[in-house]
Amino acid sequence: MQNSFTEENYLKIIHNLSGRDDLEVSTNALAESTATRAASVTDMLRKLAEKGLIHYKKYQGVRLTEEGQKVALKVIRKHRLWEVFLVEKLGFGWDEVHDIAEELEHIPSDRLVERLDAYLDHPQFDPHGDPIPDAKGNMPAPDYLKLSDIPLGHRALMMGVLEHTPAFLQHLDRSGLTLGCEIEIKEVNEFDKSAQIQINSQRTLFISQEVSRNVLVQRL
Amino acid sequence: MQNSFTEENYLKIIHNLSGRDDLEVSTNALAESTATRAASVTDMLRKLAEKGLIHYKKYQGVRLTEEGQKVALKVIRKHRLWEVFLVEKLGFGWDEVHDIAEELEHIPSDRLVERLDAYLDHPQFDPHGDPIPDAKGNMPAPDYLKLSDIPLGHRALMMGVLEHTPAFLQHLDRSGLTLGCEIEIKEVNEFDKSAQIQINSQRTLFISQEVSRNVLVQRL
DNA sequence: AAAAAAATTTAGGGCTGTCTAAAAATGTAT
DNA sequence: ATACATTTTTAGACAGCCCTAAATTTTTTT
Repeated sequence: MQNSFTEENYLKIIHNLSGRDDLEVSTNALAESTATRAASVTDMLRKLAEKGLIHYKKYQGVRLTEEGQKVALKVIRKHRLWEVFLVEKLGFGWDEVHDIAEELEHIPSDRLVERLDAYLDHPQFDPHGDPIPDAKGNMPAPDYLKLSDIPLGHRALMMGVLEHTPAFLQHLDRSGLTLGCEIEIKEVNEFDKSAQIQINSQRTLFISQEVSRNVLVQRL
Repeated sequence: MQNSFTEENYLKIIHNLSGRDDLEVSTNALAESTATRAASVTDMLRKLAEKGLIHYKKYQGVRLTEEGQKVALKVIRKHRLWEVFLVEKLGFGWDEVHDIAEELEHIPSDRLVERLDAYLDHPQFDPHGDPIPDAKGNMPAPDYLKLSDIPLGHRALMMGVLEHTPAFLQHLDRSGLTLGCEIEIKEVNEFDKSAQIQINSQRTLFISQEVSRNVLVQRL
């Protein structure tokens, strides 16, 4: 039996919300992420449980089964590959691709995904730095730090973002913060944790804590 | 108001069935093409008529309105552009792309379509030789002939196909009949209209009338 | 530990797009 | 022109996915 567009979305969102530690996901969290009401979520959870895609006991939150995990990772793989395509081949900005990939991720053909992957040269990361699961569902879990955790005076490479909204990504663009850039922490203001940083040993920039908590880096 | 996946399919199919002369399309023909029952078609027709996308009077068949035509051509444009992408960029065979394009054609973003079109260098024809409508909905109506209408001894260029089934396209592949090849009619058998033809002034080939009636050519 | 608050589920319903069975309209043939 | 056949529409129903309102369970507070 095929999973519907909607079912795939639930599985993907459950995966994203349960994080690396496979935490239980609450009905309300799902209602928020799916932009539906809690009652609707309950209906869907019953259905996904019947299909063996999630572990679900009433009032107790959900976790993906192995099978559900597989489906979720496949959807995430497709989403991220399409994002690479949109940015690398069609020239979209990283702030423009999420909604389109949200549609493309549900196109079913396995052969399509594998050919797209090959066409893109088997990318490991999407345009936001998120890792792309391979065809077997293995996804590396990079141990990046938040920029806000880098101590004063130290340097780091920008590897990803936690926040994916167009507004945030556009703000990074305007600030010159792009994946791969080198960042040195020049100064941190105690009262609001805003910081002065230097990018690629060139221009310096003030950023709020809100920004530095949503930028992922690797220490140098 | 957005048109659903299903509505778009009906409009596309009505367009294809009504042909260049804008003939009326019957409920039964639609039921066959959509693989649903006539009763379901009637429901949908009422809905499309209410939206102003088709002209519909009970028991009288349907035609697209100008608005419906626009929507249909947009879907056809997307379908054919995606087919070009799948063949030219991802290396699919022309016999493999129909079903995948059937899904991709409903991805909504206008910007996506226009960027895809540019990325593919504004192709005029899809991998089966069908013309691709431009962004404004203009579609050239090439006046190709059927190969079966080319007289004995004359030559023609293969420009398209009428039949799009994988089986037929694979048969053409095995026969060496590809778009752009030059065909000369060497012999026609009266009793079954099968023919002997020569391809690119090289090898000769026997083809049935079934084949020659489904191959589109331009006389030389 | 009882009361209040929050989270979750159930009950009942709507909309879309499908179905079957039956009725109505149209077309065809004698 | 009447009877038969075909096409199309109506009536009534159902599954998927969503909703609101009310009931229930769990969690938090006092």
